[in-house]
Amino acid sequence: MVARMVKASDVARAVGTSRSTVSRAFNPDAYVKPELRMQIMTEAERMGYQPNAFARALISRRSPVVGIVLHDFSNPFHAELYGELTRQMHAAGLTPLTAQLGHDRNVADALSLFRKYQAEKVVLTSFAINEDVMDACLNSGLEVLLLNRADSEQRTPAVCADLTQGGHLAAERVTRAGRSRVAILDGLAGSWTADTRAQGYLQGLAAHGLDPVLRIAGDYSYDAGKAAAEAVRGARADAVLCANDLCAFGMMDGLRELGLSIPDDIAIVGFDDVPMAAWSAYSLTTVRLPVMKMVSRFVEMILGTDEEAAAAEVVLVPCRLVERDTA
Amino acid sequence: MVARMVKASDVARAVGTSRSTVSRAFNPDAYVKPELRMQIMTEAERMGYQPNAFARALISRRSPVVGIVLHDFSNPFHAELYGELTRQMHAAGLTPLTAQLGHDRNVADALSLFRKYQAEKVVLTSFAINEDVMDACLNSGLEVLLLNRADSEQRTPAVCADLTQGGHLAAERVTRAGRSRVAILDGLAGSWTADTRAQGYLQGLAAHGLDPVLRIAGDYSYDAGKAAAEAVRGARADAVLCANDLCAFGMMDGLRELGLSIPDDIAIVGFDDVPMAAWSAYSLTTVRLPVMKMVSRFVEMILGTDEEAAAAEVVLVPCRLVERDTA
DNA sequence: GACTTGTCTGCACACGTGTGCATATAGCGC
DNA sequence: GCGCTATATGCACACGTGTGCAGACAAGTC
Repeated sequence: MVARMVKASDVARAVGTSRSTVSRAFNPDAYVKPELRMQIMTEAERMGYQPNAFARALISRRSPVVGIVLHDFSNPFHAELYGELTRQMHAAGLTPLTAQLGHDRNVADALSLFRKYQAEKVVLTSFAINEDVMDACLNSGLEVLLLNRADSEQRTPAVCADLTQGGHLAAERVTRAGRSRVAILDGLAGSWTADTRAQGYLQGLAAHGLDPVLRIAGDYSYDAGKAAAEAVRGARADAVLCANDLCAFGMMDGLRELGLSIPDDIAIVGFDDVPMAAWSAYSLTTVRLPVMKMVSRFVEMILGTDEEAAAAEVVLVPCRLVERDTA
Repeated sequence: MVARMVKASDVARAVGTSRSTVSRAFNPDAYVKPELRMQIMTEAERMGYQPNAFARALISRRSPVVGIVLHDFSNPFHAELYGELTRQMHAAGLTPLTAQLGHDRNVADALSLFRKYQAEKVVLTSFAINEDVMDACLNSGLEVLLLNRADSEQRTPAVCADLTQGGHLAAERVTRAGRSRVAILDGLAGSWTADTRAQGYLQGLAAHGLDPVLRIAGDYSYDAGKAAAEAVRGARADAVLCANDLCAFGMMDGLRELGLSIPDDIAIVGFDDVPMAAWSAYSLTTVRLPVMKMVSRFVEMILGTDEEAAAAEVVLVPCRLVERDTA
């Protein structure tokens, strides 16, 4: 702050009014004569004045800062979700403050950061955030909000894609195409996301009288998908429902290395619809999560303007199937 | 802030000292009797006290906030760079405040956000940020710092991978393997990054007495790479040096669809070393940018502790070649 | 006129913290 | 004793803004 910042009193002097009135001009609910407000705003614009967020937060005792706990950006879907989330939060007047958990999952640094900025709410969005992290947040008095995951004990509100319905779509897709030996590549064991999605897969198969011929534990990674290919071939499966696109890519590469042809020998369905799913090397049929819609509902939940969210513990937003060449 | 926050005076009362001393306990340079400071810190820890960042910024007139202008997260390399940048900034006591430019490249919203938080410095890191954005930042009195790009007019300091040297490595790799008909797939026309990298390619080829058989304009995207495949085959090139991994993937998919085999018919080298480059579908030989090193130098530059950076206008950090199966 | 209501503006206090200044003590040299 | 320095602590002011309160003015109702 080497160059002195313009403050409200400067604008007030320039316009010929009091600092209070300038302050009120920036508060939509306050009484200010319309033409005077207009004059203040144009002068503020000209002088490059913006109300000091620090002073504002201090005196009003209300922080615009919302904490976001993240694990990493390596999953393109997480990156997309994060980008849309921060974009819409800014548009709503909130200030996202992101804390990345290192490999050690040390959440203490994140919590003290949030406390410094007087954040009341914290967003957890990665599946990699485990129960311990959530407990730590709850214990420290923060209100926890979940995006794209939910709490099995329903302790906190959440907005989530309807993974069961999405799983249903994926299962429908392969069964309708006549596949009967369906394998499931699961997500991280014990995570709500993985369990809920798998439930959709099972229901979708059961609707056609099928059981999976194989279920493989995974962790949403490319490597997990690739490692599972051998077992899938061993089970003579003719379709694989994958927990996300990333492990679907691994599965495809693994199967192709084993000499199988997709989708002739075996069909693959992913989950998320990351940009790479559209690449011709994969051209993956996958379940698209409604990122924009999820985030807009979520921001309403943060602001407390979504009465449906206040009633329901978990808001579900439907998915849709994107049909490409692998199933 | 529904639950009242603990403040310094609460800690002071609990310990039996003055609020000033508590404040000084949190300032490493101030005189506080060691045992008393210890006592204060443990009590603060117990009560969950953290100094209010807003009050601190207000009174000290120094904002820890540094603006970051971003375009999007769709490029995995940008996501990685951003993740490392924010991690290290937090560790250095800075608070990154990210503003995403929308499709319209409207920078006014970002600037007013930065002003609200009294940011003095702003980081530009995406090649998608054009000259207009930089001019707007400079005109608004912000100090601009560039990461992984530089200003051709050297108006602002920058930390950048040594793209010329990296390009040199890539060119060396294919020429030493006996390739003589080398094509270049460029990055976004006119961007410093693209020009500098291309210079390395050309120098590396010239060192072996070669000129490129073809240069194709690109924009760092998968689609651009794929679209360029036909022209590459038409030129009967036996190697392609690509501006980044993303367009290298597109190039590979395009060439394979045309029936060419990699690397038997044609060698491919990428740039960035994103995680997908290691996937077996691509197994891309590429130039690895030293993300951690770049960021640590960059954070030193922000803090003003890197005297070499103060001297040199542009800090270059060397790249290295990651040898896989495509070249 | 008297009273109410709505609109508009200024004064003055408060938010939680950093820090200059004054003061106190201890140690050391003379 | 005095003087100097280093260490340690408290007092009190200041940062820029939101907002309660009081007051002013206009318009309307009785």
